[in-house]
Amino acid sequence: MADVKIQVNPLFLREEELRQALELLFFGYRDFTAEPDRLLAEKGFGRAHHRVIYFVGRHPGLAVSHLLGILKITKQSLSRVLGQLVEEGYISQRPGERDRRQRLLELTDKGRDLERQLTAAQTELVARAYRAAGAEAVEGFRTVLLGLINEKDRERFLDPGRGSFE
Amino acid sequence: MADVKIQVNPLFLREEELRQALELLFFGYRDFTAEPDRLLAEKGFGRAHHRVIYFVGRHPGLAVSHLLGILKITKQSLSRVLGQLVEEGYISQRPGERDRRQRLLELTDKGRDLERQLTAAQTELVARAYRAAGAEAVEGFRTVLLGLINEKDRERFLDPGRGSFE
DNA sequence: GTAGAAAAGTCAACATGGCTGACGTAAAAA
DNA sequence: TTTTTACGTCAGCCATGTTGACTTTTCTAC
Repeated sequence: MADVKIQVNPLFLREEELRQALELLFFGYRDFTAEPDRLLAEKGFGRAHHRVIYFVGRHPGLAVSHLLGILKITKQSLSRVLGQLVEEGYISQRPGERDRRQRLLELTDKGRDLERQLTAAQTELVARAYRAAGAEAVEGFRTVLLGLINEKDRERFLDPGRGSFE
Repeated sequence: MADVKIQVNPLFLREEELRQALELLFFGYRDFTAEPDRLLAEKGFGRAHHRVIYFVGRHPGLAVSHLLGILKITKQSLSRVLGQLVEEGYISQRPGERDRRQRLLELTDKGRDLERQLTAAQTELVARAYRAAGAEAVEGFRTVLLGLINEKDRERFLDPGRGSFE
């Protein structure tokens, strides 16, 4: 009976709370990508290049099909961006040993440089937010975000042992 | 002295932890927008239309310049999208009372319908993640995301009383 | 009351980065 | 040997961002 008071208009609160989450994600993501976007624009690149550079840096020797799986875009879309990065010497390709049809991707020194710049801009922002929020909040942040991710990709975070993308 | 042990390779852990955050944000945001994107595509709209519909729904009577401030895009970009939404009867315009130069924006019934569909898709995803994570994690999620947002916009979340965008 | 600033809109041109569809080549797998 | 797979390419379309220039209406300050 005493509980009833606490439940005053729970639908409104829930709705507000959830809408706030949508906005936090919108504004948060917008600002999260703002600084890399500026750095990339200087080099004539866009956000698509960033994603490629990031994941190739994170998984050296990544095959093209794996990268397509991560990004969930078409190979034609990827090829435009990847082609530029290879041409301009940010990414190198070599045939796979076990499967020579594959072109395994790696960052060159130049690519690694750019990757570090871009990642630094974002990690610094996140590090500030993490420090300000505290360890417990960080855990909560990770838990909730993980819950937004589709199950298949989620596994890679829960089981970081096998970092592969099929 | 005893602290030293705890600090074994703190740089590596920090780097990994921060990179994980970048990826959580990337995958989380990607999946967060996936369902609305599909709904919108059916109507020939895109994510830009979603943002306009969302913020007009959230702030009925919003002026165009305020919307531009929220979205941080040019008025030419907005005008294309907004023009379609007005033309197709999702959004209505009326002159401001105090300032008749303004065109205050509001959702029509049709617009409200679509807004509800889109928001429902996202709030359901977030609600699932919130339920699975628990109240404490939700607080942490909000705190960290808030920390990613630039100070000016952040105020609007901390002080929800005045929901205006100058 | 007039000058200037502000709110909104418009036209034009361009870039990025998604998409589909069709087709080609080399290598692996059946 | 046939079929499938990994990768690439050409061509064209669409959505959504940009800059720059210009107009109209209305408000504000002097």
